[in-house]
Amino acid sequence: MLTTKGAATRQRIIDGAAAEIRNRGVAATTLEDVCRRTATSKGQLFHYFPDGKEQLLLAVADHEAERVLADQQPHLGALTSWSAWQDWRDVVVRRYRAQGVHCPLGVLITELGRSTPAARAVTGRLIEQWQGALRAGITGMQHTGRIAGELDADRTAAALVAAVQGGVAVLMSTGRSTHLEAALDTALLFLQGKHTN
Amino acid sequence: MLTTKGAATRQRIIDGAAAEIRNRGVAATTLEDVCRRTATSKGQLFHYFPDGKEQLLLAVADHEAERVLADQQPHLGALTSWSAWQDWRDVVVRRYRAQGVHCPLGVLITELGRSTPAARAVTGRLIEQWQGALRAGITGMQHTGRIAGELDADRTAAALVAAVQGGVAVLMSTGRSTHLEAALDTALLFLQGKHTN
DNA sequence: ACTAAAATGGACCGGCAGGTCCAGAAAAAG
DNA sequence: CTTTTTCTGGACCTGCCGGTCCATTTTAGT
Repeated sequence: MLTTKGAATRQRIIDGAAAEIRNRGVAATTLEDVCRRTATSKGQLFHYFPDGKEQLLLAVADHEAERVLADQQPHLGALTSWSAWQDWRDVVVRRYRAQGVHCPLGVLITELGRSTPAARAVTGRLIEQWQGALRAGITGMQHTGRIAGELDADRTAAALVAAVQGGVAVLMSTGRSTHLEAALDTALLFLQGKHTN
Repeated sequence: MLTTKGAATRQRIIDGAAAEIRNRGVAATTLEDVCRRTATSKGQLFHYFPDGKEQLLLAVADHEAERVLADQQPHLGALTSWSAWQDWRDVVVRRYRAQGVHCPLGVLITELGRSTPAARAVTGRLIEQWQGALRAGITGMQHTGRIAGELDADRTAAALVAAVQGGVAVLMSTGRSTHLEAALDTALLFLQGKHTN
C-alpha cells in the first residue's frame, strides 16, 4: 500500500520530472536529474515506479495531458458565444506562446508512442476529450442558431483540434506563433460562415 | 576532398540512417545500427561526419525535408485548378497514411531543435517553402477569379500548413488519418468560399 | 609505377545512465 | 512496546553507445 507521505513523494517525483522535461527535453533528462530536483533517491524512484523510466514517463504524460485541458478552462467548457470562442482562442495562443519551444506532451509521445501502446492511449484520450469539448461547443452554437445546422460538428471539431496541434507544432520548431494564430482564426472564420480574412 | 566512391558512401549512410530512424525512432537508433544497415564502419562514419551523431542527424533532417516537398510534386507546384488542389490533398493524405506513425522530420526536430539552431533552420526553410508554394497556388487561383481576391493568401497558406502539420501530429499519435483529412477538407472548403461540409 | 590522399575496418576506450541491493529510519498495525 | 510494513539513502554494478585511433586497402594524380 501507500502511506500519505508516500503518495506525496510519488507526486513530487512526477511534478519534478515533468518540470525537468519541460525545461530540458526528454532525451536530456536523466533519472538522477529528477532525483536531484525532487530531493529523492534512486531507491525511492524505483520504489514508486518499479518498471523504471518508462513507467515514470507514462505517469508524467498522463499528468501533462490533464494540464493541457485544465489550462483551457473554464473557456473550453463553455463555448456558448462568439466572445467565449475568442477568449478560448486567446488562452490557447497565450499558453503555447508562453511555453515556447517546449511541448512536453508532444515530445513524450514521439518518444514513447512508438514503443508502448499505453502512451498512445494517453494521447488518444486527450484528443478525444478535447475534440468532444469543441464539438459540444459547436452543437450548442447550432442550437442557438449561431452556427449553421448543416455543418458537421464532429468533423469540424476534428479540424479544429488539428489546427491547434499543427500551429503548436510549427511554434515548436520555429518559435513563432503566427501559424497557430492563423490556423485558429481561419477555423473560427469558417465556423462563423465567413470566407475571407 | 571527396571521391565518387566517397560521396556514394556518404549518401548511403544518410539514406540508411534516415531509414533506420523512420523505422525505430531517433532515440532507439545508434550509430552501430546505422553502420550495420549501411555496411560501413565507425571509421567511415566519423570520416564523413567528423562532428559525429549531431552532424549526421542534421544531414538526415535536411534529406528528409527535401523528401517531404518532393513527394508532393508535381501537384504542389501547379495548384491551378480545384482538381489540382484535390489531387494534392489526396497525395498528402496517402503519403502520410502510408508512413503511419513515423514522421522522421518531426521526430528529428523535437530531438535536435531544442539544442541546435541549425536544426531549426532546416524546419524553418521547409515550412517557408511549403507555405510559399501554397500561397502561390492561392494567388494564382485569385487571378483566375476562382478564389475571392480579398482573402489573405499568406495567412491562409499558413493555416493550411498548420492544418497538415496538425493532422499529421494526430496521425502520428493515434494512427488514424481522420483528423488530417478533416483539417485539409475544411481548409479547402474555406478556400472555395463554402461554409458547410 | 610511385606517391599522396582518401577510404575502410574494427579494436578499443571512457563515461554515463538505468537499474540493483541492502541497510537503516519512519510509520502503521496490533 | 513489538512487529511488520513502508519509506529512504546511496553505494555499486553493468551494458551500452558515442567517440578515438591506427593499420590496411583502395583510388587519384602525374
